[in-house]
Parts: sequence; structure tokens; C-alpha cells
Amino acid sequence: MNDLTQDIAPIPALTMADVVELRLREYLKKKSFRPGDALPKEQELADALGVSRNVVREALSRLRMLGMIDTKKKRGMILTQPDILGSFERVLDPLILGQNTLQDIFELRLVLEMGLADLLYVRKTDKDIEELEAIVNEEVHQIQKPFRVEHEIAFHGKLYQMTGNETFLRFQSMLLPVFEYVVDFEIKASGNAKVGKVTHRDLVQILRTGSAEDFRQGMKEHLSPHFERLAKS
Amino acid sequence: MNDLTQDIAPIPALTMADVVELRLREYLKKKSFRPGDALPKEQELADALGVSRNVVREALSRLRMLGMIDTKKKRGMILTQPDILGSFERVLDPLILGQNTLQDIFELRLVLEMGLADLLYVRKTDKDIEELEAIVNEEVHQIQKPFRVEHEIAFHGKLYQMTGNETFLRFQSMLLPVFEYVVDFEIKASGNAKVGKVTHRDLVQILRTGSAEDFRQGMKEHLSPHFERLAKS
DNA sequence: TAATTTCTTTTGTACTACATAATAAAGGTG
DNA sequence: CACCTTTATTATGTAGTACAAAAGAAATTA
Repeated sequence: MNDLTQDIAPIPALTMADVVELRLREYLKKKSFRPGDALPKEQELADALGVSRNVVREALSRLRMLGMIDTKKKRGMILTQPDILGSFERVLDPLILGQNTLQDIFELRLVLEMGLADLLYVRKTDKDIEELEAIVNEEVHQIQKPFRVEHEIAFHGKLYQMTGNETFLRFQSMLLPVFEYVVDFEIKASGNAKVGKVTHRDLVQILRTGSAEDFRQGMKEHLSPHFERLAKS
Repeated sequence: MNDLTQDIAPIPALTMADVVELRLREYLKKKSFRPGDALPKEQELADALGVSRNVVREALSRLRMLGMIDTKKKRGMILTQPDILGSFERVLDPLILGQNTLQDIFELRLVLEMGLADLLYVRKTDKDIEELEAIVNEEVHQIQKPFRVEHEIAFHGKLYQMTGNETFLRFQSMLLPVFEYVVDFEIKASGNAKVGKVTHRDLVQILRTGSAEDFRQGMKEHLSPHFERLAKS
């Protein structure tokens, strides 16, 4: 038996809440609503759409979760600037994601690490480098697993923070658990946890005296075990 | 008058739907639910939580939007693998995002482009390069704005597709509108649309004969106007 | 005029009722 | 006995009503 889902379009099976959510989005777009603007009240929306207030509320609940609207008791609802990563965060759980997706995210973080250099060199300050060095000095005597991971997070997190890009920083911190999960998985499979020849300390030294290109080469070497695994598969 | 919101925590003002959503998440985690597992029925959840079915449905509606659960008429609800980018897509609208966030996303895409090379060189095939060349040949005679953008999307989109990373491809395609928006904005401000010296055709040539490092240098040059703007700000 | 109290309005929550679809069970037919 | 058809059964989807609560708006009073 062939897999029909490949050929035949999956049944939409849209509920009213789905439709209303879509319609509301269209409405907001069409009317060029901007953050701060007030929306019609729930009952008006329900009447206009010809559905129960219940359904409208389910749709609004979704938009509220995304941070797109904010509602106050009497004033009604106003559009707000959504938190673009908030919803992402809710869903990024290694335990419920499929192996393919986990691998994709793993690779995505590798790409981020490799692409980081140029932005980093535009924004980094001496103060940043000092703080980074402090982090490196902390990790010297810690080699056990939980501490190692903690410092890994501290070090790379600091790098992202140095780019001055708040979204970027948050994004990578959300990717990290998945990254660690995949790494753990691969370590269990292959037996040992290899580490690149370039250490965190080396990277700091490059940041001080080297170019963005040098830094990227160093990072590539630092991450080389991961890239080698990619090449093999 | 000082900005109090900096110092004083914003009022939570959680609704029951917010709380139920949280509790459901905790419940799923604690019970180690995996995709495919069936959830209790709405009424049972409502009774257990001591709220109305209405509230439970609002929370479930959110999870359903995120693709975390799927519900069928009699069978009940089952956990599913969420579409991690689906919710992201809903929120990524240049018109409702703040200037800071737009800039952050712009930079994020620059980082992706610069980090792309290594993954690309692991996965690229001759067939891919031929297809990429076909795209480049298409664009030769088109210089007007809408066509230029279209080819820009086609070319860079193909690069991401060549990485074999589906999530990565979708992700960048979602970032693109924001990227274009910011670029347009900056062009209007600075007057003219500069382009790097390295063209798409050059990049294809590098893909054929050069190293990942060569490709990255080419990409840096290709994107150089953007990086120069970053440096100036 | 300013402070206080009383509407008024809109969201938040609860409850009931019924339609609908999909499964399970029962029943009939060869 | 197996297979098909029909009939419950059950959980979700939708509608509608009712009321509490919060927060402005309006009215009242000092």
C-alpha cells in the first residue's frame, strides 16, 4: 500500500476558530492596524463573522498567546508588538520533536556559530573580551559533565550577547537545549566526546589579536568534531 | 518621571486560560507524554482543574495552533509533533514589528548567510549547482525592482535548499520579507541601492571550483554594502 | 472645583444544550 | 460463521445565556 498522504492533499478540517483566526489576521492586515490601535469588541466581531463569541474568544486567545493583542477589562483590545520568539520557545522541546527536526536545529546552530564572526567583530568591545576571559578562567578546573555544559552555555552565550543583538541572543539560548540533546545523543552512539583542538581560551586570544576570519577558522576547528560527523552521515 | 516599568515587575494579570495552558504544559512534561499519546477529554481536564470547559478549550486552542495537539471528533486529542516554525510565521510581519526587532532579524539573516558555507559544502551536489546556474542565467536580463527581488529570493533560497535542511530553508524564507523590508528602508534613507562586487554568477563559479572558505569570502563581498552599513551605525 | 460615589460597558468565566462525526456495538443476511 | 448494514454511543465543535469583575465615564456632593 502506498502512502497516500504524499499524493492526496491532507483534509483541511478547519474549525471555526481556525477560520476566525485567519479572518482576523486578514482584517488586521487589510485595515493596516498598527500596535496601539483598538479592536472591535468581541461581540461585534462575533456578530460580524456570524459565529458565537465563544469561537471568537478561542481565536483571540491564540493571538493573545502570541502577544499580538492585549486586552483590558473595559477598554477593549489593542494590538501589540508580538514577542517573535515567545511562541517559538513554547514548542522547542527536544522530547516532542522528531529526529529530523532535531538534526535540523543542530545544524542551524552550527551555521549560527560559523556566521557569528562578522557581526561580532563589528560590535565587540574590550570590556566584553574581559568578561569573556573571566568566564574562561572560571572553567579551568571544571571538567565534569554538568559544569562543562554550564560553561559551554556561558561562553557561547556571551559571544552572542557581544553581538548586541537581543533577538539573536535569545534565539540561540533557545536552540541550546536541543543542541546539547543531539550532542549527548551522538556521544552515546559514538562512545566518546571529542573536542576540537581550539579551546575557548584560544578563541578569546583570537578575539584580542586576530581578524574576523581568524576567529571563524578557530571556531570551525573548535566545532570540528560536529562537522566531521556531518560529513560522515 | 522615571520609567517605572524598568524597575517594577509588570503585572502578571494571568487569565485562567493562561494558567490552564501552563498547567497543561507541565502536565504533559511531567507525565512524559510523547507524540501519539491520547489526552484526557476536555470535560475531565476541566473538572480536574476546576475550571469551565470553555477555559480549557481556549488553552487547547492555543496548543492546537502550535500544532502540539490534534483532535478528532470522538477519538479525543492526541499529542503531535509541533511545527516549530508555524507559530513563528504567524508573527513575522514587518508592519507590526518594532524597528529594533526588524534590525535584529536583518542581522540574523546576515549571520545565516555567512555561516552557510560549511554546511553547504558538506551537502552540495553537481545537480544542485546546475540548477543554481539555471537560476542565475534567468536573471541576466532582469534589472527592474520586482524581478530583481524575485531572483534574489530564488538564488539565495536555492542555496539554503542545497543544505538539505528543510527547517533552515523555511526559516530563511520567513526571514526574507523582513530582510527586504529593512533593505528597502535603508535604500530610501541612503538614496541608492549598492551591490557588492561579487555577483551571483561569481558565487556559482566559486561553488564549482573554490573552497568553503572562498565561498564565504565571496558571500561577504556580495553582502558588503550591508556590513558597511552595520559598521557605520 | 475636586473628591467621591454610582452607573455603564466590556472582558472573563461558567453552564447548558445540541449538532456532528467517528467509533463501537448490535443486528441482520448470505 | 463471516460479512455487511444499521443503530447507539461518545467526545468534540458551536451556540447561547447569564453573571462576576474591573475599569472608565458620568453623576453627585462637599
